[in-house]
Amino acid sequence: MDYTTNYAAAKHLVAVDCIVFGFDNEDLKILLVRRPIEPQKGDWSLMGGFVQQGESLDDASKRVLYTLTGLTDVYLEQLYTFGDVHRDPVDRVISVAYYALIKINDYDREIVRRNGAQWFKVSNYPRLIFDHDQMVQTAISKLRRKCRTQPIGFELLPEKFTIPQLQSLYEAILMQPLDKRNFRKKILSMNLLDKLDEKDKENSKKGAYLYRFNREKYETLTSNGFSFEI
Amino acid sequence: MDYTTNYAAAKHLVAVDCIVFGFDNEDLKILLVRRPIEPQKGDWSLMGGFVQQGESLDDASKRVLYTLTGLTDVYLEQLYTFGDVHRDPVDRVISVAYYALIKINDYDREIVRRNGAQWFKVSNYPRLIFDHDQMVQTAISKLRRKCRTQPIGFELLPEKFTIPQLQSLYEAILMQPLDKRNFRKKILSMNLLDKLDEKDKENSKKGAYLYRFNREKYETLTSNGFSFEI
DNA sequence: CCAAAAGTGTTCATCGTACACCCATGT
DNA sequence: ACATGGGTGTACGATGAACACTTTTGG
Repeated sequence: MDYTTNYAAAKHLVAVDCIVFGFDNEDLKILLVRRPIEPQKGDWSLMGGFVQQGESLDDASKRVLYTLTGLTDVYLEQLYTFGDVHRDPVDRVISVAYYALIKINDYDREIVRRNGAQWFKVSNYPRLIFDHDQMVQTAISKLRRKCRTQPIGFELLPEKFTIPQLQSLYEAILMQPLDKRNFRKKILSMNLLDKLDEKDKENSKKGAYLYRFNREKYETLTSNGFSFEI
Repeated sequence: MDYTTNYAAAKHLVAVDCIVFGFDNEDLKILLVRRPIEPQKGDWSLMGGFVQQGESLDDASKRVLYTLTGLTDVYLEQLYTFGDVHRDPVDRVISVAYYALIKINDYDREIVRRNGAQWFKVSNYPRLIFDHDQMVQTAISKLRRKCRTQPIGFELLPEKFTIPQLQSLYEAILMQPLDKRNFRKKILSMNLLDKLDEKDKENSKKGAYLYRFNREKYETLTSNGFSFEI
Protein backbone atom coordinates (compact mmCIF):
# COMPACT_ATOMS: atom_id res chain seq x y z
CA MET A 1 0.00 0.00 0.00
CA ASP A 2 1.12 3.50 -0.71
CA TYR A 3 0.65 4.80 2.79
CA THR A 4 2.21 8.10 1.90
CA THR A 5 -1.40 8.71 0.98
CA ASN A 6 -3.08 8.61 4.36
CA TYR A 7 -6.20 6.92 5.55
CA ALA A 8 -8.27 10.05 4.99
CA ALA A 9 -8.26 9.10 1.30
CA ALA A 10 -11.41 9.25 -0.82
CA LYS A 11 -14.18 6.79 -0.09
CA HIS A 12 -16.35 5.22 -2.72
CA LEU A 13 -19.70 3.61 -3.21
CA VAL A 14 -19.10 -0.05 -3.97
CA ALA A 15 -21.79 -2.24 -5.49
CA VAL A 16 -22.05 -5.85 -6.54
CA ASP A 17 -23.91 -6.84 -9.69
CA CYS A 18 -24.88 -10.44 -10.42
CA ILE A 19 -25.08 -12.19 -13.75
CA VAL A 20 -27.38 -15.13 -13.08
CA PHE A 21 -27.18 -17.96 -15.61
CA GLY A 22 -29.75 -20.66 -16.10
CA PHE A 23 -30.39 -23.39 -18.67
CA ASP A 24 -33.85 -24.54 -19.73
CA ASN A 25 -32.78 -27.55 -21.86
CA GLU A 26 -32.83 -25.28 -24.89
CA ASP A 27 -30.98 -22.06 -24.31
CA LEU A 28 -28.50 -20.50 -21.95
CA LYS A 29 -30.34 -17.69 -20.19
CA ILE A 30 -29.71 -14.76 -17.89
CA LEU A 31 -32.02 -13.30 -15.29
CA LEU A 32 -32.70 -9.58 -15.59
CA VAL A 33 -34.68 -7.07 -13.56
CA ARG A 34 -36.26 -3.73 -14.30
CA ARG A 35 -34.55 -0.75 -12.75
CA PRO A 36 -36.97 0.65 -10.19
CA ILE A 37 -35.75 4.27 -10.04
CA GLU A 38 -34.77 7.21 -12.20
CA PRO A 39 -32.75 7.73 -14.27
CA GLN A 40 -33.51 4.99 -16.79
CA LYS A 41 -36.32 3.73 -14.61
CA GLY A 42 -37.89 0.62 -16.11
CA ASP A 43 -34.86 -0.27 -18.20
CA TRP A 44 -33.45 -3.76 -17.94
CA SER A 45 -30.50 -4.25 -15.65
CA LEU A 46 -28.56 -6.82 -13.70
CA MET A 47 -29.51 -7.42 -10.12
CA GLY A 48 -27.25 -5.51 -7.80
CA GLY A 49 -26.87 -3.79 -4.48
CA PHE A 50 -24.45 -1.74 -2.46
CA VAL A 51 -21.83 -3.30 -0.27
CA GLN A 52 -22.59 -2.53 3.36
CA GLN A 53 -20.26 -1.63 6.19
CA GLY A 54 -19.00 -4.82 7.73
CA GLU A 55 -20.08 -6.94 4.76
CA SER A 56 -17.55 -8.76 2.59
CA LEU A 57 -17.90 -8.71 -1.18
CA ASP A 58 -18.76 -12.39 -1.26
CA ASP A 59 -21.42 -11.87 1.39
CA ALA A 60 -22.85 -8.93 -0.49
CA SER A 61 -23.16 -10.99 -3.66
CA LYS A 62 -24.86 -13.79 -1.75
CA ARG A 63 -27.29 -11.34 -0.21
CA VAL A 64 -28.15 -9.82 -3.57
CA LEU A 65 -28.71 -13.23 -5.07
CA TYR A 66 -30.81 -14.34 -2.14
CA THR A 67 -32.92 -11.22 -2.41
CA LEU A 68 -33.61 -11.92 -6.06
CA THR A 69 -34.05 -15.66 -6.11
CA GLY A 70 -34.44 -16.84 -2.55
CA LEU A 71 -31.55 -19.20 -3.24
CA THR A 72 -28.61 -19.96 -1.04
CA ASP A 73 -25.78 -22.41 -1.73
CA VAL A 74 -25.44 -21.66 -5.39
CA TYR A 75 -22.32 -21.50 -7.47
CA LEU A 76 -21.21 -17.89 -7.27
CA GLU A 77 -17.89 -16.54 -8.40
CA GLN A 78 -16.34 -13.13 -8.67
CA LEU A 79 -15.92 -12.03 -12.27
CA TYR A 80 -14.36 -8.60 -12.59
CA THR A 81 -14.48 -5.16 -11.02
CA PHE A 82 -15.73 -2.30 -13.11
CA GLY A 83 -14.37 1.02 -12.00
CA ASP A 84 -14.69 3.63 -14.70
CA VAL A 85 -15.46 6.97 -13.14
CA HIS A 86 -18.56 7.65 -15.19
CA ARG A 87 -19.96 4.17 -15.60
CA ASP A 88 -22.91 5.23 -13.47
CA PRO A 89 -23.94 8.69 -14.72
CA VAL A 90 -25.41 9.75 -11.38
CA ASP A 91 -22.74 8.92 -8.85
CA ARG A 92 -19.37 7.32 -8.95
CA VAL A 93 -19.93 3.66 -8.13
CA ILE A 94 -17.34 0.92 -8.31
CA SER A 95 -19.04 -2.36 -9.12
CA VAL A 96 -17.78 -5.85 -8.45
CA ALA A 97 -19.50 -8.24 -10.83
CA TYR A 98 -20.26 -11.83 -9.80
CA TYR A 99 -21.80 -14.59 -11.85
CA ALA A 100 -24.04 -17.33 -10.57
CA LEU A 101 -24.95 -20.69 -12.07
CA ILE A 102 -28.33 -21.90 -10.94
CA LYS A 103 -30.61 -24.80 -11.62
CA ILE A 104 -33.33 -22.89 -13.39
CA ASN A 105 -36.26 -24.63 -11.72
CA ASP A 106 -34.92 -24.31 -8.21
CA TYR A 107 -35.37 -20.61 -7.78
CA ASP A 108 -38.29 -19.26 -5.83
CA ARG A 109 -40.73 -18.21 -8.54
CA GLU A 110 -42.63 -16.00 -6.18
CA ILE A 111 -39.63 -13.89 -5.27
CA VAL A 112 -38.57 -13.63 -8.87
CA ARG A 113 -42.05 -12.50 -9.87
CA ARG A 114 -42.15 -9.94 -7.10
CA ASN A 115 -38.86 -8.48 -8.36
CA GLY A 116 -40.16 -8.22 -11.90
CA ALA A 117 -37.34 -10.44 -13.00
CA GLN A 118 -37.32 -12.27 -16.31
CA TRP A 119 -35.20 -14.82 -18.11
CA PHE A 120 -33.66 -13.91 -21.47
CA LYS A 121 -31.63 -15.97 -23.90
CA VAL A 122 -28.02 -14.85 -23.91
CA SER A 123 -28.33 -14.81 -27.69
CA ASN A 124 -31.05 -12.17 -27.53
CA TYR A 125 -31.51 -9.95 -24.53
CA PRO A 126 -32.50 -6.30 -24.24
CA ARG A 127 -30.12 -3.41 -23.97
CA LEU A 128 -29.00 -2.99 -20.37
CA ILE A 129 -28.17 0.08 -18.33
CA PHE A 130 -24.68 1.43 -17.77
CA ASP A 131 -21.96 -1.08 -18.54
CA HIS A 132 -24.09 -4.11 -17.71
CA ASP A 133 -23.88 -5.37 -21.30
CA GLN A 134 -20.15 -5.50 -20.94
CA MET A 135 -20.54 -7.38 -17.67
CA VAL A 136 -22.74 -9.96 -19.35
CA GLN A 137 -20.34 -10.40 -22.23
CA THR A 138 -17.43 -10.78 -19.85
CA ALA A 139 -19.38 -13.38 -17.90
CA ILE A 140 -20.28 -15.35 -21.02
CA SER A 141 -16.65 -15.43 -22.12
CA LYS A 142 -15.55 -16.59 -18.72
CA LEU A 143 -18.23 -19.27 -18.56
CA ARG A 144 -17.36 -20.44 -22.06
CA ARG A 145 -13.70 -20.76 -21.18
CA LYS A 146 -14.19 -22.23 -17.75
CA CYS A 147 -16.79 -24.86 -18.61
CA ARG A 148 -14.22 -26.63 -20.78
CA THR A 149 -11.79 -27.27 -17.96
CA GLN A 150 -13.87 -27.29 -14.79
CA PRO A 151 -16.99 -29.32 -14.07
CA ILE A 152 -19.17 -26.25 -13.57
CA GLY A 153 -21.74 -27.13 -16.21
CA PHE A 154 -23.43 -29.45 -13.74
CA GLU A 155 -24.38 -26.43 -11.65
CA LEU A 156 -26.83 -25.51 -14.39
CA LEU A 157 -28.52 -28.92 -14.54
CA PRO A 158 -30.72 -30.78 -12.08
CA GLU A 159 -29.10 -33.41 -9.85
CA LYS A 160 -30.14 -36.09 -12.31
CA PHE A 161 -29.68 -35.42 -15.99
CA THR A 162 -29.25 -37.29 -19.24
CA ILE A 163 -26.26 -37.25 -21.55
CA PRO A 164 -28.21 -35.53 -24.35
CA GLN A 165 -29.23 -32.85 -21.83
CA LEU A 166 -25.63 -32.32 -20.81
CA GLN A 167 -24.61 -32.17 -24.42
CA SER A 168 -27.16 -29.54 -25.34
CA LEU A 169 -26.02 -27.50 -22.35
CA TYR A 170 -22.48 -27.50 -23.70
CA GLU A 171 -23.74 -26.72 -27.16
CA ALA A 172 -25.66 -23.75 -25.80
CA ILE A 173 -22.70 -22.39 -23.86
CA LEU A 174 -20.13 -22.97 -26.57
CA MET A 175 -22.54 -21.99 -29.35
CA GLN A 176 -21.52 -24.88 -31.53
CA PRO A 177 -22.93 -28.32 -32.29
CA LEU A 178 -21.04 -31.29 -30.87
CA ASP A 179 -20.89 -34.83 -32.20
CA LYS A 180 -22.98 -36.98 -29.90
CA ARG A 181 -20.84 -40.09 -30.12
CA ASN A 182 -17.65 -38.19 -29.39
CA PHE A 183 -19.30 -36.21 -26.61
CA ARG A 184 -20.64 -39.30 -24.90
CA LYS A 185 -17.34 -41.12 -25.22
CA LYS A 186 -15.42 -38.19 -23.79
CA ILE A 187 -17.63 -37.47 -20.85
CA LEU A 188 -18.13 -41.11 -19.86
CA SER A 189 -14.45 -41.91 -20.20
CA MET A 190 -13.74 -39.51 -17.35
CA ASN A 191 -15.68 -41.74 -14.94
CA LEU A 192 -17.27 -38.80 -13.20
CA LEU A 193 -20.88 -39.72 -13.85
CA ASP A 194 -22.85 -42.36 -12.02
CA LYS A 195 -25.40 -44.04 -14.24
CA LEU A 196 -28.76 -44.49 -12.53
CA ASP A 197 -31.40 -47.12 -13.23
CA GLU A 198 -34.02 -44.51 -14.02
CA LYS A 199 -34.82 -43.11 -17.42
CA ASP A 200 -36.05 -39.68 -18.30
CA LYS A 201 -38.97 -39.97 -20.70
CA GLU A 202 -39.82 -36.30 -20.96
CA ASN A 203 -37.82 -35.65 -24.04
CA SER A 204 -38.14 -38.83 -26.01
CA LYS A 205 -40.27 -41.91 -26.37
CA LYS A 206 -37.41 -44.25 -25.91
CA GLY A 207 -36.22 -42.47 -22.81
CA ALA A 208 -32.66 -41.61 -21.85
CA TYR A 209 -30.76 -42.89 -18.82
CA LEU A 210 -30.25 -40.46 -16.00
CA TYR A 211 -26.80 -39.78 -14.59
CA ARG A 212 -25.47 -37.99 -11.55
CA PHE A 213 -22.22 -36.05 -11.26
CA ASN A 214 -20.03 -37.66 -8.61
CA ARG A 215 -18.10 -34.89 -6.90
CA GLU A 216 -16.14 -37.24 -4.66
CA LYS A 217 -14.74 -39.06 -7.67
CA TYR A 218 -13.86 -35.72 -9.18
CA GLU A 219 -11.97 -34.60 -6.08
CA THR A 220 -10.10 -37.88 -5.87
CA LEU A 221 -9.11 -37.87 -9.52
CA THR A 222 -8.14 -34.20 -9.39
CA SER A 223 -5.84 -34.72 -6.45
CA ASN A 224 -4.17 -37.47 -8.51
CA GLY A 225 -3.39 -35.09 -11.33
CA PHE A 226 -6.48 -35.64 -13.45
CA SER A 227 -7.84 -32.63 -15.26
CA PHE A 228 -11.34 -32.23 -16.55
CA GLU A 229 -11.67 -31.35 -20.18
CA ILE A 230 -14.47 -31.15 -22.73
CA MET B 1 -28.72 -2.42 -8.90
CA ASP B 2 -30.80 -2.76 -5.83
CA TYR B 3 -31.88 0.85 -5.62
CA THR B 4 -34.22 0.14 -2.83
CA THR B 5 -31.01 0.80 -0.97
CA ASN B 6 -30.45 4.45 -1.67
CA TYR B 7 -27.39 6.37 -2.65
CA ALA B 8 -26.61 7.26 0.94
CA ALA B 9 -25.21 3.73 1.27
CA ALA B 10 -21.90 3.04 2.99
CA LYS B 11 -18.74 4.27 1.35
CA HIS B 12 -15.48 2.39 1.41
CA LEU B 13 -11.78 2.91 1.06
CA VAL B 14 -10.69 1.26 -2.16
CA ALA B 15 -7.09 0.46 -2.89
CA VAL B 16 -5.17 -1.11 -5.72
CA ASP B 17 -2.25 -3.45 -5.09
CA CYS B 18 0.16 -4.48 -7.82
CA ILE B 19 1.96 -7.75 -8.27
CA VAL B 20 4.90 -6.86 -10.49
CA PHE B 21 6.52 -9.80 -12.29
CA GLY B 22 9.94 -9.81 -13.85
CA PHE B 23 12.28 -12.41 -15.31
CA ASP B 24 16.06 -12.29 -15.04
CA ASN B 25 16.87 -15.21 -17.36
CA GLU B 26 16.93 -17.47 -14.33
CA ASP B 27 13.91 -17.02 -12.13
CA LEU B 28 10.48 -15.52 -12.18
CA LYS B 29 10.52 -12.66 -9.68
CA ILE B 30 8.20 -10.23 -7.96
CA LEU B 31 8.92 -6.71 -6.82
CA LEU B 32 8.21 -5.98 -3.16
CA VAL B 33 8.43 -2.88 -0.98
CA ARG B 34 8.75 -2.28 2.73
CA ARG B 35 5.66 -0.93 4.41
CA PRO B 36 6.52 2.60 5.53
CA ILE B 37 4.04 2.99 8.39
CA GLU B 38 2.69 1.25 11.48
CA PRO B 39 1.31 -1.28 12.05
CA GLN B 40 3.73 -3.81 10.60
CA LYS B 41 6.08 -1.02 9.55
CA GLY B 42 9.06 -2.40 7.65
CA ASP B 43 7.34 -5.64 6.68
CA TRP B 44 7.35 -6.62 3.05
CA SER B 45 4.27 -5.80 1.05
CA LEU B 46 2.97 -5.29 -2.45
CA MET B 47 3.01 -1.80 -3.86
CA GLY B 48 -0.37 -0.18 -3.51
CA GLY B 49 -2.31 2.99 -3.15
CA PHE B 50 -5.79 4.31 -2.63
CA VAL B 51 -8.12 4.98 -5.51
CA GLN B 52 -8.79 8.70 -5.76
CA GLN B 53 -11.97 10.54 -6.53
CA GLY B 54 -12.32 10.81 -10.29
CA GLU B 55 -9.72 8.12 -10.89
CA SER B 56 -10.64 4.83 -12.58
CA LEU B 57 -9.27 1.57 -11.21
CA ASP B 58 -7.10 1.08 -14.27
CA ASP B 59 -5.72 4.58 -13.90
CA ALA B 60 -5.03 4.03 -10.23
CA SER B 61 -3.08 0.87 -10.98
CA LYS B 62 -1.06 2.67 -13.65
CA ARG B 63 -0.30 5.47 -11.24
CA VAL B 64 0.84 3.08 -8.52
CA LEU B 65 3.07 1.25 -10.97
CA TYR B 66 4.49 4.48 -12.31
CA THR B 67 5.26 5.66 -8.81
CA LEU B 68 7.16 2.48 -8.08
CA THR B 69 8.98 1.85 -11.31
CA GLY B 70 8.74 4.99 -13.41
CA LEU B 71 7.30 2.79 -16.14
CA THR B 72 4.36 3.51 -18.37
CA ASP B 73 3.00 1.31 -21.16
CA VAL B 74 3.47 -1.98 -19.40
CA TYR B 75 1.26 -5.02 -19.48
CA LEU B 76 -1.13 -4.52 -16.60
CA GLU B 77 -4.24 -6.55 -15.95
CA GLN B 78 -6.83 -6.68 -13.23
CA LEU B 79 -6.59 -9.86 -11.21
CA TYR B 80 -9.17 -10.06 -8.45
CA THR B 81 -10.81 -7.90 -5.83
CA PHE B 82 -10.19 -8.73 -2.20
CA GLY B 83 -12.99 -7.59 0.03
CA ASP B 84 -12.92 -9.37 3.35
CA VAL B 85 -13.94 -7.00 6.09
CA HIS B 86 -10.88 -7.52 8.26
CA ARG B 87 -8.23 -8.06 5.63
CA ASP B 88 -6.64 -4.80 6.75
CA PRO B 89 -6.69 -4.84 10.56
CA VAL B 90 -6.75 -1.05 10.87
CA ASP B 91 -9.51 0.06 8.54
CA ARG B 92 -11.84 -1.66 6.17
CA VAL B 93 -10.18 -1.44 2.76
CA ILE B 94 -11.38 -3.15 -0.40
CA SER B 95 -8.41 -3.89 -2.59
CA VAL B 96 -8.38 -4.47 -6.32
CA ALA B 97 -5.27 -6.44 -7.23
CA TYR B 98 -3.54 -5.95 -10.58
CA TYR B 99 -0.57 -7.76 -11.98
CA ALA B 100 2.09 -6.30 -14.22
CA LEU B 101 4.59 -7.99 -16.52
CA ILE B 102 7.69 -5.92 -17.02
CA LYS B 103 10.99 -6.23 -18.78
CA ILE B 104 13.16 -6.42 -15.72
CA ASN B 105 15.90 -4.15 -16.97
CA ASP B 106 13.60 -1.43 -18.19
CA TYR B 107 12.49 -0.15 -14.85
CA ASP B 108 13.98 2.99 -13.41
CA ARG B 109 16.50 1.71 -10.91
CA GLU B 110 16.66 5.02 -9.13
CA ILE B 111 12.96 5.12 -8.38
CA VAL B 112 12.96 1.51 -7.32
CA ARG B 113 15.87 2.14 -4.99
CA ARG B 114 14.23 5.19 -3.51
CA ASN B 115 11.14 3.13 -2.72
CA GLY B 116 13.21 0.47 -1.02
CA ALA B 117 11.89 -2.06 -3.46
CA GLN B 118 13.50 -5.41 -4.04
CA TRP B 119 13.11 -8.36 -6.39
CA PHE B 120 12.38 -11.79 -4.93
CA LYS B 121 12.07 -15.16 -6.56
CA VAL B 122 8.48 -16.33 -6.58
CA SER B 123 9.82 -19.60 -5.24
CA ASN B 124 11.15 -17.90 -2.13
CA TYR B 125 9.87 -14.57 -0.97
CA PRO B 126 9.28 -13.19 2.52
CA ARG B 127 6.02 -13.27 4.36
CA LEU B 128 3.83 -10.37 3.27
CA ILE B 129 1.35 -8.22 5.15
CA PHE B 130 -2.40 -8.79 5.19
CA ASP B 131 -3.62 -11.03 2.40
CA HIS B 132 -0.83 -10.07 0.03
CA ASP B 133 0.48 -13.64 -0.04
CA GLN B 134 -2.85 -14.76 -1.32
CA MET B 135 -2.74 -12.04 -3.97
CA VAL B 136 0.66 -13.23 -5.12
CA GLN B 137 -0.47 -16.84 -5.27
CA THR B 138 -3.57 -15.88 -7.22
CA ALA B 139 -1.42 -13.90 -9.63
CA ILE B 140 1.01 -16.75 -10.16
CA SER B 141 -1.84 -19.16 -10.90
CA LYS B 142 -3.35 -16.75 -13.35
CA LEU B 143 -0.02 -16.12 -15.06
CA ARG B 144 0.67 -19.83 -15.25
CA ARG B 145 -2.68 -20.51 -16.85
CA LYS B 146 -2.69 -17.52 -19.14
CA CYS B 147 0.84 -17.83 -20.50
CA ARG B 148 -0.13 -21.12 -22.13
CA THR B 149 -2.83 -19.65 -24.32
CA GLN B 150 -1.91 -16.00 -24.75
CA PRO B 151 1.38 -14.55 -25.93
CA ILE B 152 2.02 -12.64 -22.72
CA GLY B 153 5.37 -14.24 -21.93
CA PHE B 154 7.02 -11.84 -24.34
CA GLU B 155 6.12 -8.97 -22.01
CA LEU B 156 8.72 -10.33 -19.60
CA LEU B 157 11.52 -10.50 -22.17
CA PRO B 158 13.45 -7.82 -24.01
CA GLU B 159 12.36 -6.95 -27.55
CA LYS B 160 15.00 -9.30 -28.90
CA PHE B 161 15.41 -12.67 -27.26
CA THR B 162 16.67 -16.14 -28.02
CA ILE B 163 14.69 -19.36 -28.09
CA PRO B 164 16.57 -20.78 -25.07
CA GLN B 165 15.73 -17.59 -23.17
CA LEU B 166 12.06 -17.94 -24.04
CA GLN B 167 12.14 -21.57 -23.03
CA SER B 168 13.67 -20.89 -19.66
CA LEU B 169 11.04 -18.22 -19.08
CA TYR B 170 8.31 -20.79 -19.64
CA GLU B 171 10.12 -23.28 -17.47
CA ALA B 172 10.30 -20.72 -14.69
CA ILE B 173 6.61 -19.82 -14.93
CA LEU B 174 5.37 -23.38 -15.30
CA MET B 175 7.91 -24.77 -12.83
CA GLN B 176 8.74 -27.71 -15.04
CA PRO B 177 11.48 -28.54 -17.51
CA LEU B 178 10.54 -28.58 -21.18
CA ASP B 179 12.12 -30.54 -23.99
CA LYS B 180 14.11 -28.10 -26.08
CA ARG B 181 13.44 -29.72 -29.44
CA ASN B 182 9.73 -29.90 -28.86
CA PHE B 183 9.63 -26.37 -27.50
CA ARG B 184 11.47 -24.93 -30.45
CA LYS B 185 9.35 -26.87 -32.92
CA LYS B 186 6.15 -25.71 -31.28
CA ILE B 187 6.98 -22.06 -30.96
CA LEU B 188 8.50 -21.71 -34.42
CA SER B 189 5.65 -23.59 -36.07
CA MET B 190 3.31 -20.81 -35.02
CA ASN B 191 5.17 -18.36 -37.25
CA LEU B 192 4.95 -15.58 -34.72
CA LEU B 193 8.64 -14.96 -34.31
CA ASP B 194 10.85 -13.10 -36.74
CA LYS B 195 14.37 -14.47 -36.82
CA LEU B 196 16.99 -11.75 -36.83
CA ASP B 197 20.48 -11.90 -38.26
CA GLU B 198 22.06 -11.09 -34.91
CA LYS B 199 23.21 -13.54 -32.33
CA ASP B 200 23.27 -13.17 -28.59
CA LYS B 201 26.65 -14.24 -27.28
CA GLU B 202 26.10 -13.43 -23.63
CA ASN B 203 25.03 -16.87 -22.61
CA SER B 204 27.06 -19.17 -24.80
CA LYS B 205 30.15 -19.30 -26.87
CA LYS B 206 28.39 -20.41 -29.97
CA GLY B 207 25.77 -17.69 -29.65
CA ALA B 208 22.03 -18.03 -30.16
CA TYR B 209 19.97 -16.31 -32.80
CA LEU B 210 17.78 -13.47 -31.65
CA TYR B 211 14.09 -13.38 -32.47
CA ARG B 212 11.39 -10.79 -32.18
CA PHE B 213 7.71 -11.37 -31.46
CA ASN B 214 5.62 -10.14 -34.37
CA ARG B 215 2.40 -8.78 -32.97
CA GLU B 216 0.90 -7.98 -36.38
CA LYS B 217 1.22 -11.60 -37.44
CA TYR B 218 -0.38 -12.64 -34.18
CA GLU B 219 -3.35 -10.34 -34.69
CA THR B 220 -3.84 -11.52 -38.25
CA LEU B 221 -3.65 -15.19 -37.36
CA THR B 222 -5.92 -14.71 -34.37
CA SER B 223 -8.61 -13.03 -36.44
CA ASN B 224 -8.46 -16.09 -38.71
CA GLY B 225 -9.21 -18.46 -35.86
CA PHE B 226 -5.66 -19.29 -34.82
CA SER B 227 -5.07 -19.78 -31.15
CA PHE B 228 -1.77 -19.53 -29.37
CA GLU B 229 -0.77 -22.51 -27.31
CA ILE B 230 2.34 -23.70 -25.56
C1' DC C 1 -46.20 -48.19 -38.70
C1' DC C 2 -43.67 -44.29 -38.37
C1' DA C 3 -41.53 -40.29 -36.34
C1' DA C 4 -38.21 -38.89 -33.00
C1' DA C 5 -34.66 -39.18 -30.01
C1' DA C 6 -31.21 -42.59 -27.72
C1' DG C 7 -27.49 -45.26 -28.14
C1' DT C 8 -23.35 -47.42 -30.20
C1' DG C 9 -17.57 -48.31 -32.94
C1' DT C 10 -14.23 -47.68 -36.17
C1' DT C 11 -11.03 -45.25 -39.04
C1' DC C 12 -7.87 -41.66 -39.95
C1' DA C 13 -5.21 -37.63 -39.30
C1' DT C 14 -3.02 -34.84 -36.04
C1' DC C 15 -0.49 -33.74 -32.28
C1' DG C 16 2.30 -34.41 -28.10
C1' DT C 17 6.19 -36.83 -26.37
C1' DA C 18 10.34 -39.15 -25.92
C1' DC C 19 14.86 -39.29 -27.23
C1' DA C 20 20.78 -38.52 -28.90
C1' DC C 21 24.04 -36.46 -31.52
C1' DC C 22 26.71 -32.73 -33.98
C1' DC C 23 28.01 -27.70 -34.14
C1' DA C 24 30.37 -23.40 -33.09
C1' DT C 25 33.34 -20.99 -30.31
C1' DG C 26 35.80 -18.87 -26.23
C1' DT C 27 39.13 -20.14 -23.11
C1' DA D 1 41.44 -29.70 -27.09
C1' DC D 2 37.71 -29.31 -24.45
C1' DA D 3 33.79 -27.55 -22.13
C1' DT D 4 29.54 -25.19 -22.84
C1' DG D 5 25.33 -24.19 -24.60
C1' DG D 6 22.88 -24.05 -29.49
C1' DG D 7 20.68 -26.42 -32.81
C1' DT D 8 18.43 -30.39 -35.35
C1' DG D 9 14.73 -35.09 -36.89
C1' DT D 10 12.23 -39.22 -36.22
C1' DA D 11 9.26 -42.80 -34.43
C1' DC D 12 5.39 -44.04 -31.54
C1' DG D 13 1.29 -43.66 -28.93
C1' DA D 14 -2.60 -40.91 -27.66
C1' DT D 15 -6.09 -38.06 -28.74
C1' DG D 16 -9.63 -35.48 -31.46
C1' DA D 17 -12.69 -35.62 -35.53
C1' DA D 18 -15.51 -37.53 -38.91
C1' DC D 19 -19.09 -40.51 -39.87
C1' DA D 20 -24.26 -44.13 -40.27
C1' DC D 21 -27.09 -47.32 -38.61
C1' DT D 22 -30.07 -49.78 -35.05
C1' DT D 23 -33.17 -49.44 -31.00
C1' DT D 24 -37.19 -48.10 -28.46
C1' DT D 25 -41.70 -46.55 -27.94
C1' DG D 26 -45.64 -43.14 -27.91
C1' DG D 27 -48.91 -41.61 -30.87
